[in-house]
Amino acid sequence: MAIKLYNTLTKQKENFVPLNGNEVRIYSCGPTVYSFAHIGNFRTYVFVDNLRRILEYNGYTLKHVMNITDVGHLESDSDEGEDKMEKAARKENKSPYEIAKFYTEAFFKDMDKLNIERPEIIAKATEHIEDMLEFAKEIVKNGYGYETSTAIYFDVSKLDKYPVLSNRNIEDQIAGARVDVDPEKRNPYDFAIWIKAPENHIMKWESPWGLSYPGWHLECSAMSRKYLGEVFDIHTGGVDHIPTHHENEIAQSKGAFGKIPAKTWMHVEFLQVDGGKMSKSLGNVYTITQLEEKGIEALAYKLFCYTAHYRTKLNFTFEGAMASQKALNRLRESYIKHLGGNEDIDETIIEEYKQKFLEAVNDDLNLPLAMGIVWEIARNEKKSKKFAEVLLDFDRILGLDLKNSNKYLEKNMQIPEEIAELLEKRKIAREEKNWALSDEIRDEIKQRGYIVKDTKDGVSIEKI
RNA sequence: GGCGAUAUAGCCAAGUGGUAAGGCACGAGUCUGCAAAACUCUGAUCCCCGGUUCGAAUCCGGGUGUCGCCUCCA
Repeated sequence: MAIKLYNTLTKQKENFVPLNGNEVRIYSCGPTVYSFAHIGNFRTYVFVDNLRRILEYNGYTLKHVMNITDVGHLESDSDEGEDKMEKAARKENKSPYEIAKFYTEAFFKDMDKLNIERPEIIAKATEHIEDMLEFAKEIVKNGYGYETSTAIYFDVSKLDKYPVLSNRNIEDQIAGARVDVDPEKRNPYDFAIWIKAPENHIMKWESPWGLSYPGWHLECSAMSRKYLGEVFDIHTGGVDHIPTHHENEIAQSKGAFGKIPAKTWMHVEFLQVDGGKMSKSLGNVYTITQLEEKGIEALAYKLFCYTAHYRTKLNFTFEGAMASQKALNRLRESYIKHLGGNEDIDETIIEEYKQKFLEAVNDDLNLPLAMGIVWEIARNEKKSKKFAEVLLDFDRILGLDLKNSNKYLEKNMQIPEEIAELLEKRKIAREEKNWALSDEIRDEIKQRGYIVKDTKDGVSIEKI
């Protein structure tokens, strides 16, 4: 079945065909590791995970690169302000490298909690300085770069077309622009490919232009070419990358070797919070850890992402996240029930579900629609191992770790001895129909952190 | 000022021409000594006005609202 993907470059859904046989080459813009990644960042990585898994499900092999930005990302995309890494280092009184190490580890901890597959190649900017320098030299050699007192700039007026991803009209934009234009720039939209390091800058390297460091956009251009070749299949990122970062990446590749580096460009819409943007000033920038503190698992957040299509804004609220946590537990319970079921299900019904599911995910990752099918199966009144198998099969794409449902539901947890004794006492009280004592013990157990439920199959207990 | 999205039940949202998926919440019920859980059932004609069509949430025009980008940010 054909996979259809929306391409920002052509503004339409296209049938996906790899450029090179069965292998799909993907480049994903990764985190700038100057701080903890937030749930908005992770919406994008959940999307990338879905994309990976869908391609794999369809039988493709992957060569997927994600970068770790640990140098060169300035506070402003218009080449102003400090390097984010240096700023964070100063603030925390550590070296930029220590900062990078710490937040990179934190990032992958969260990625693991979200059960997100690792890209085949993870590339750090600081380990590719030579590749970037080479790339910058090519751009300059081809006549697309020029030197000012502070940096080497890319001359966008030399391009056949700029921009190509967005519809900005440059002249109109300038009128309303809120930043002062560097008088040394030839064109307002020229951007720095290499930056001369100020005296106190820690991260700097030798170059034809003295001690200096790379501009932010250069790492993606250089590292994608190094690992994936000049032109690869898919480039991913957030919608905010469209007007500047990806536009400039394309400019750089055109400057170095005359081609747009990726065939398909995919962008994830923003996660909003309480109907508006997420911003530090509003205090609504949440991390996975903060969600966990409120009783929302990382995987529940992942499921939450599946309520909306990746190209629409998704409104995050704690109410909504709690709803997904509840739904996730029900999905796990449904899976376990099916696992213990013995109904026989006609093979054609199974195939029909699989077909519908695949159609949904292959249609530009329509996860919300796909989830409708998942629930139809999960809630099916007939309990069957076959349905459990189908759910597990779908989980190859959903990545919710359904296989370990039992573990998450703590069905096999160890109960402390004192609690076990209380349960025994309560059992006797119930047999004697001493309801007052029974309820008293239930309260007692609750005070010690456990909830007692009398189900049809006996007493169940779970941690608060 | 420029560019671009979007408007579907209480909330999160699928659906792009043929009489509205799904999740959560609410309500009702089954079960239970009670509670909880679980399970079942129940709800919208799709922002407003006009047009095209046999037929529109879905296309076109005009409003109104909201949001985003052009600073930082996935």
